[in-house]
Amino acid sequence: MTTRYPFSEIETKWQQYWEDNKVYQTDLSLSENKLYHLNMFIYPSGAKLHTGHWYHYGPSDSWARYQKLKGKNVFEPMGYDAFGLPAENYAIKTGIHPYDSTIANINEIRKQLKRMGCMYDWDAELMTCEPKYYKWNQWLFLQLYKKGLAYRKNAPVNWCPNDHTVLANEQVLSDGTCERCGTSVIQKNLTQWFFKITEYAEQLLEGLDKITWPEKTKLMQRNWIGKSVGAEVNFQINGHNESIKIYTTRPDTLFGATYMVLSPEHPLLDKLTIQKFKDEVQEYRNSIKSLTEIERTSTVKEKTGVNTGAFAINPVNHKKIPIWIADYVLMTYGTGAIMAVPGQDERDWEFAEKFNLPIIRTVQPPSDFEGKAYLEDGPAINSEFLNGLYVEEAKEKIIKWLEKKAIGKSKVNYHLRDWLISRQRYWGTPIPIIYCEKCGEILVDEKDLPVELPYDVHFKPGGESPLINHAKFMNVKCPKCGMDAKRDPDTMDTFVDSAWYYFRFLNPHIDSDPFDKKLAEKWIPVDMYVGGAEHATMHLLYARFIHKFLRDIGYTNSDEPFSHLVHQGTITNQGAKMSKSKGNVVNPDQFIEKYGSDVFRMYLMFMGPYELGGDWSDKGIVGTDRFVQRTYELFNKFPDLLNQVTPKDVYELNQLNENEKLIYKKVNQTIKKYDEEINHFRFNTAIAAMMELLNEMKKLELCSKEIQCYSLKRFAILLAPIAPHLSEECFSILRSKESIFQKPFWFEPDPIALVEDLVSIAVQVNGKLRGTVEVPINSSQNDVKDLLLNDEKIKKHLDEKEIVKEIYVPNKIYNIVVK
RNA sequence: GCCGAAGUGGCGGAAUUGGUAGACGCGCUGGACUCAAAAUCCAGUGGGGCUCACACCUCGUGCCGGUUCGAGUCCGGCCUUCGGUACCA
Repeated sequence: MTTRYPFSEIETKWQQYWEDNKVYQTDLSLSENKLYHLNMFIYPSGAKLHTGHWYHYGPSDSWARYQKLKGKNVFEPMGYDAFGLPAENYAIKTGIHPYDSTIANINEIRKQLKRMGCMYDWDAELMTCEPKYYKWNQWLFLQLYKKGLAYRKNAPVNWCPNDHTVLANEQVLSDGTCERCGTSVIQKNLTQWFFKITEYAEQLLEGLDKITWPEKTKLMQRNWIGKSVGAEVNFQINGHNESIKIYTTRPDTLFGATYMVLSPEHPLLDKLTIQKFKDEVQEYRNSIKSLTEIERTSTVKEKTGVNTGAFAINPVNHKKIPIWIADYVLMTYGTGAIMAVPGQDERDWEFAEKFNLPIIRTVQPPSDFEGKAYLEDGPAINSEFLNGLYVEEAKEKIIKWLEKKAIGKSKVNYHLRDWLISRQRYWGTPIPIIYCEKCGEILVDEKDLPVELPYDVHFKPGGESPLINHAKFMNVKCPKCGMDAKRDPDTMDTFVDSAWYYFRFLNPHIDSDPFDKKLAEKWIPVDMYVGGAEHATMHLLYARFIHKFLRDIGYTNSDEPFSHLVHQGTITNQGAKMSKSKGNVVNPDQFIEKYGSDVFRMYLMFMGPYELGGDWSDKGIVGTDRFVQRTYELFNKFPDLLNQVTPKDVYELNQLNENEKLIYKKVNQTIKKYDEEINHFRFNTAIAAMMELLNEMKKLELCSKEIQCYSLKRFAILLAPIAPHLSEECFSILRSKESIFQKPFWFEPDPIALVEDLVSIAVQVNGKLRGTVEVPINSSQNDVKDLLLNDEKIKKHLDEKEIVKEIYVPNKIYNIVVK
């Protein structure tokens, strides 16, 4: 018998061949057929590659290889998202410098990646912790600053007491914990750097219509941006010259506004609170302070609030309405003040009920309506000139009225907040700002970039950025006046690094620009981007924002960074997400050693739909191993064929014997099926089709050499994307002189072979299957009927019954309805 | 609470626009090979009934109902699981 497939030797051999011959080096000057295939790069957080990484990168590479075979000039780079907290926390614990541990990890990961056998262009490798990379983060910061899109402000921010740093809103989970470490986040007032992503809110929303992304992801971004259309209305305060501006999406309900609520942080509060209410107001404000944002905004919490004693004037009917404060009104959205319309708003209804405030309905609910606040459409009531109008018409009319009287105007709001980018940590990009007592906040000059991150710092548990205590780094001369000044001790969020890295891959060594603009013109946008769904509202939103900004300053001609996006599913272990801290990480190395990289890759692809992921189990891996063994055996039975025969591209079916015909058809059917499946990332069904073909190949010994060669050539090519090493070996067993990927090619199926001449038609009586009949394809109804009436099994169900109706779907089904 | 996705054999999972449910693989059962085992190969494998057997009957895609000649697929109402979100006026 043949020996087992010596995967270790063969995989090493081909990896060496690919590297020696630079098979996967992309010629970026040829952009005609370009396909930029990008995977979200690796975050080398201390752990090595685990099964989840494999699940992401392996199948994704198979898709890229398939595209290469189909004639695309594929660029598939890989790099390292090398800055970040884990390396620094590791340093605090062990004393090993983040730079050293990160480089060591990267070296290990690179080895593992090479063993996977992906077609990465290693000349394009990059890591974000190198000065030649992060220099351009600083450059980006300067450009944003110059356009007024990077600014510093004092604001309540999310602070993680464990990581000792602030977090962007997106990095706080819905249960109020830190996205990275799971600690409960608290609120602090701090002065921090922000990027003005809100400036692009509308464009970020509109751009979603132009890209082919999972609908789910686009919906998450839409919700995160959270556009709402409404109006701002000014309410005069009784007895003051001041007025309060409120925001509402329901200006049509103005006549139902029976009180007003301000955020406890509202700036006018001190001024308008009536003396005898002041103590209570102050007490309430103090009680709010100790609450976290999460506690304050919990929907299960009962409404609280206090009266200010002041009154506002409802501008439509000049009624005096009381002004309250309540923590459910947030200073950070809209104007920090609302008109309360309990008749049409559940929260306001709840509040009004609790504090005995008046309720007026201004939309007529249907007669059978039993709820409290009515939010649906209906005719306006109790609203004078709006009465009878439905919501949309009423809105239009009242806004016109408000604008004419200069009391209000239509207004659009977004939930999206500006991106908080400063971090009180060491292992990141230094912020290129100098503070001078005389000149204030000064930008580092572009020619002085990069502001290098010093190596010799001390890591102490307990918090402050190590940079603060690094005198040599901190103390500089002001670039403007030359006086003593200090650097900004903070570093940037690592999402800044990943917001533009796809540009840099095109030439990671360029020194004159952040990236090669000429190449970017041809190669950007990324054609296919593959990565985890957890980045839906963070990385994927930031990258789109930075892309649009780069476009606006003339650095790219495209609107969106990633035209197609696919999310691989998550591989869990016993239901839990794999993580080093949980200790449930499945190490792929043991499987590579036992079965080889092709088997492991194929198994991951065969497990189920790529977008779904699933719980890890190695139970089925022997199945793909058997497939690989049998394939290797098969090719070894027919060595040297390419030297012996030259098969034709197409064969006439009637010149083939029965076995040849069956094989020929199956080969071509498989090409078609496989092509469709893999093109849509349906690797599991593509592999199933290959397995079916392999089963059929048993008949190969009964075929001519030409058909043998014809079939095996095609089999090897189909194998190439999903088991690249095995495929190369199989092709060389046939005595091919070159690597498949050196001169990529693909076979189109012979359309004649795809047509079946006989079809089996399901015969139903009253919708129940009672038999099948074999007929030539496209048989007429009468022919089929003649046949089935001669079928004993079927006839039995028709005896002594009256046929009421017959349905015939050609080549599929014949249903007879009887009484 | 709201938004989104998904529930199919012992297991992972297949099923164009409604048209033969369970492809492919794992596991299991039986057989071949072997001194024996492993590996490999061949055959069978949704549940229940009936039969010596072939056949046949019947029930089956989370639950209840509907549309249809025909529903895993469409519609209405639930249940469960998983993601996202959290009083955004």
